[in-house]
Amino acid sequence: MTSTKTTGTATAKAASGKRPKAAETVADELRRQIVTGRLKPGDKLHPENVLQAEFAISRPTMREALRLLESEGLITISRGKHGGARVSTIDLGTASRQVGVFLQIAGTTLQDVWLARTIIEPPAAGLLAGLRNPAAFVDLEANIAAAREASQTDLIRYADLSAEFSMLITRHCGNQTIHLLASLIYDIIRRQHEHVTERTLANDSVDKLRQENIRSREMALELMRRGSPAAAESFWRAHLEHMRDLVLAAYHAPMTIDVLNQPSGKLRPVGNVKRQVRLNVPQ
Amino acid sequence: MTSTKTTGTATAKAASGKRPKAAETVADELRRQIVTGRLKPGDKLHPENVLQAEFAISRPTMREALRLLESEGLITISRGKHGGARVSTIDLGTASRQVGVFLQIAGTTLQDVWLARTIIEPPAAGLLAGLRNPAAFVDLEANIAAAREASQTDLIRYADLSAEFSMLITRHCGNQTIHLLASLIYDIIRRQHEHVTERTLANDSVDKLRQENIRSREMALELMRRGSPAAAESFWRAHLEHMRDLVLAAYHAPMTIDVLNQPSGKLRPVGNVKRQVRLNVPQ
DNA sequence: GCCTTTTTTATTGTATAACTATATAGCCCC
DNA sequence: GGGGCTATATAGTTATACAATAAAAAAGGC
Repeated sequence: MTSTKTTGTATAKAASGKRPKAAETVADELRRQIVTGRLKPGDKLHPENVLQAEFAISRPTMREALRLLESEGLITISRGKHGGARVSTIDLGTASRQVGVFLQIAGTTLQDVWLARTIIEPPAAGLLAGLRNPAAFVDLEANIAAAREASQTDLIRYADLSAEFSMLITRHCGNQTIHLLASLIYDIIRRQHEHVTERTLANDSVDKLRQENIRSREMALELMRRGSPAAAESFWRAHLEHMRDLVLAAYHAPMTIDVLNQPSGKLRPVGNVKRQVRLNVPQ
Repeated sequence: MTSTKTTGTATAKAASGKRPKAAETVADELRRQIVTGRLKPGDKLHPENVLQAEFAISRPTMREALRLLESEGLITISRGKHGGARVSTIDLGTASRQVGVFLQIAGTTLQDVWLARTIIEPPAAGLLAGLRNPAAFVDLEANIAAAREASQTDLIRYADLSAEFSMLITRHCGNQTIHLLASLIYDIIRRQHEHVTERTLANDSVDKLRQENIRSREMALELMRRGSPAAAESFWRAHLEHMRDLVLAAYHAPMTIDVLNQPSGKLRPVGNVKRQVRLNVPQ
């Protein structure tokens, strides 16, 4: 591909006086091609040796560049005969981890993050109510139905659906930025609550709470259907604040978030994480 | 479907069945030490050759790990006799760039980002009004005074101060998460407007607008001082929406953001960027 | 002929060793 | 004591070799 070494798109650090490193320059160029759509998800990049030649750099340096893009979630690399680097579909896992790292360094508490959630999500419900988008209401209704079903049969699935409801709201609210920010926050909260929800899942006394939650979602949906932004927003805010207080009551002291040292085992994904960000790629 | 996310301290990819790569494993370990405070900002890491030996890996692999941490903004590397890797002070430039990349891939428009800003920032003003934090009011007042001064002498500085006012609000609102999200958004907006503001700066007809803006900030500060969260919030929302409409009027068609192809030269920082995130590092 | 196993092969992962560039420190000369 | 040279520690880059992996292709057994 283009071996044009545009230094103009250099990284922040590179721009601020430092001599840009070869690996970063190359990563910048490839990133530009991905972001501008010149390389699309699924596209296979050339093998390392070809890329080396195109950019006229050595293999270790080329590999540093690829590792950077891989860590940003822009490409995935696999070994074997038909392996290599492919442009991956969008997934904000890496972005949320990065934001989480910042919050953790700043000593942010779980309370803090939850408060942010109760600030961001309700306006999204209001926006959605103003849109009157039938497709969104269908999705939300289906989610509620599935959640009611799962609340009696599969509590893990119920928890997933419960989480998905919020993401559906922000996803359909018509504002991608809000959706992304809400997803970042929710991702962090989810990682903290993982073990807690696992415990409370078995507790029968919370069944009443589940039914109450389902009713709240129905009510929220009803308000949005009716096209009452203000009502939908304030109702959803009240609901989230209620939930927040219940959840946070489990912790005696302020709990600083920890995005790295997670409970052993793999993290159960919430719904289809990749669908959390709607792609409006303008090609 | 299930894009299994981070497990333990391993990176996303490493967790999802793939064999973790040595460089990522090492980067994870160092990242953990930084995030948990075992390594503090300013601390010097061992030279590459020592780190190699400690982690028992080869130099190219060690360098991949360091490059990852460098790209995340966690360390800075310098050459020369007393060079090496140092833990850098917190700076969300890299996080905001990463988020920007996602938004750009999703084809997000500048309008979209501005709408998000008008949703997030006003509640912060409301929170601040409820806090009655004298120190915050002092900062805000000083900012307004400086801005009034600069509006007659140094328009570049005026623009910086104007931006800083918003960041001061979110920074003092008592919620670090909101502050971080607002900073991310503002960073993206700033990069888009860079050239536009440069143009309009010279235009004398906008001087009236500047004075009007200063009065709005005074009014907002007054409402916050008075301890009227609702009034402060709605006033600041109205102000931001007004600003947004004025700014967006400059573009005829929806403008998709572009975080990579920046106008040539270095990006002028807004205020002291590093101070945008208040550090409450425990201990 | 079809299924299983082995071999081949393209590709990434890691290691070793050398050489280059750069910034600091210290010395020397004046 | 100050300015310039040199030494040195450090990262930046290259070249090359070999190991690990996964898929395809070939071989073998029934």
